[in-house]
Parts: sequence; C-alpha cells; structure tokens
Amino acid sequence: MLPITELQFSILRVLWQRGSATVNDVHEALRAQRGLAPTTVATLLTRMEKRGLVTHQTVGRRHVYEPVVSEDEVRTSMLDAVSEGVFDGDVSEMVCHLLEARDVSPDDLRRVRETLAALEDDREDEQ
Amino acid sequence: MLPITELQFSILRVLWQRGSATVNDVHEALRAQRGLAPTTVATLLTRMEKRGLVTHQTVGRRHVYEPVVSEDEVRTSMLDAVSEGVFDGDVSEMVCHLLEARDVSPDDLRRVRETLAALEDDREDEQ
DNA sequence: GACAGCGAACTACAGGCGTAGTATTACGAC
DNA sequence: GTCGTAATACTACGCCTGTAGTTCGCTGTC
Repeated sequence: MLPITELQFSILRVLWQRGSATVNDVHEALRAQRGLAPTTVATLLTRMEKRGLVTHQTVGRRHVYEPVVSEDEVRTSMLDAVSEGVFDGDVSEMVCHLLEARDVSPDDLRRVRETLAALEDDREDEQ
Repeated sequence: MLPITELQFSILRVLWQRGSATVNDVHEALRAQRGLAPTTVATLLTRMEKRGLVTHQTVGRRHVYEPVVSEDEVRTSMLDAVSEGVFDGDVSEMVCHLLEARDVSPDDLRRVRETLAALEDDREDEQ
C-alpha cells in the first residue's frame, strides 16, 4: 500500500473523520481545499478501491465508501518508506535528523523526551 | 525538489559516493541491485538534470555528472513532505510514532536521548 | 581517407495520477 | 407509465516515471 499520494490521503482523511462517506460527502469536504469536480472524486475513489485503500457498499443507488487502511497504518508505511528509502533503515539517524534540521518547540522536545523515557522503561521491564 | 523517487535516489547515492560519475559509472554501480540498460540510466540522468537534481560537464565526448542536491537536503525534504503530508507538521507526533511503531534498539534509543539532551541544552543556552 | 565503435540524443511505450466530460442507469415524482 | 434528475460507469487526455530501442555524430584506427 506503500506510496500514497497527497490527494489520496486527503480523501482518506475525510473517511477517517466520518467513518464512511459518499462521493458527494467527500466532494463537499474537499471543496474548500481543492475544487475538484465530483466525477474526479468518484474516479479517485474507484481507483483507491482497486488499490485496496477503501471499500464501498451500495446503499440505494449510492456508494458508501469506507476506509480499509487506518491512519496509523498509512503513517507507519510512509515512515517505513522514507526510513528504508533514504535512511537505510536507521531510525535513530532519522529521528536525529528530524529533530536537528528544524525548529522543534520546547514542548515538543519534552513530549519526545517523555515518550523516550517510557520506551526505555519498557525495555528495562522486559529484562 | 521534493518528491524524489527510489531510483533517482539510488542514482544520487552513486554520485554522492563518487563525487561525480559518467553514465557508464552509474550503470556499473547500479548493475548489482538493478539491471538497467545503459540508455535507461542516461535517460534518467537527463531528466534529473532537467529537474535540477544533477548537473553535467562534458569531458571529451562524455558527460560527467555531479549531484546538485546533497543527501542532507534530500533527507530533509523527504521528511518535510511526510511531516506536512501525513502528520500535519507535528514533528513530535512523527518522532513518537517513529519510535513506538517499530523495534528500536537500546543503542538507538540512547543515541536519540543524547541528541535530545544536546538540543535541550542549546535551547537553555539561548535564553 | 574510410570505417568501426562508443556515447549521447531522440523517440517510444506502458502504467499511474490528476483531472474531468459524456454516457448510462435507476429512483422517485406526478 | 413517463420523465427528470442524480449517481455511477466509461472514456479521455496530459504529464511523469521506468524502461529501452534506434539514430546520429565524433574520434580514433588502419
């Protein structure tokens, strides 16, 4: 499922938020950011279904789409792609790059530190 | 320069390692991982030059290609894309996801902790 | 000076994506 | 039962990428 595009992600986001949605719902939801024709949205959803990203059930004569993949799965697979692709699988390198190369607020740093501490505690417990 | 493909990255990696390389050099270097025709490599390099990823100088009748972007720039731009695309720019969320969703070795965790500490020190110094 | 071979340029094609128009079908109202 | 409307299905097109064949020109060799 690996490389998913920006637009596909936008559509998935609508489905994640609503649980399920018709072509029209998605079209409405995306109108603000992106003025697509309704048929365009329909085409996208059909293709995404073929790729296994979404499913639909037919209710009356409408297609009600649901996400097949979770946001977490997509995030993980995007990170995997970058990690494998440009960091040779070295996650620590990736995290360091991420923290160093941009302005991360003190709050964010704290949050990372806490997650890190929790993880290291878990590791100790396991031993 | 943002979305660069796997194959383009492989080519860039050769250029980064060697500093510069001819079509044939790149072809040779990639032969192990990926059996491409030499003309394919040439096409790729031409396109990458058009996109500003590499340059070439003509030496004799050969093209000697050099990278224009650094590995660091590519890494940053890939991370930016993912960060903006699927994490809404929330770097801490991204880092946490990265650390939690896969097995990171204790050594790697330590390394991240050190980077983090260094960064937090810097922040204090600035105040 | 003619020719072989190497290297680059040009051309080509399939598949995926963003984009959308047109055709078709089926439901609901009268 | 007919007709309008709404929703889907089908078709299309330009662009990018991976892939590579074909052509053209230059350079060195005999």
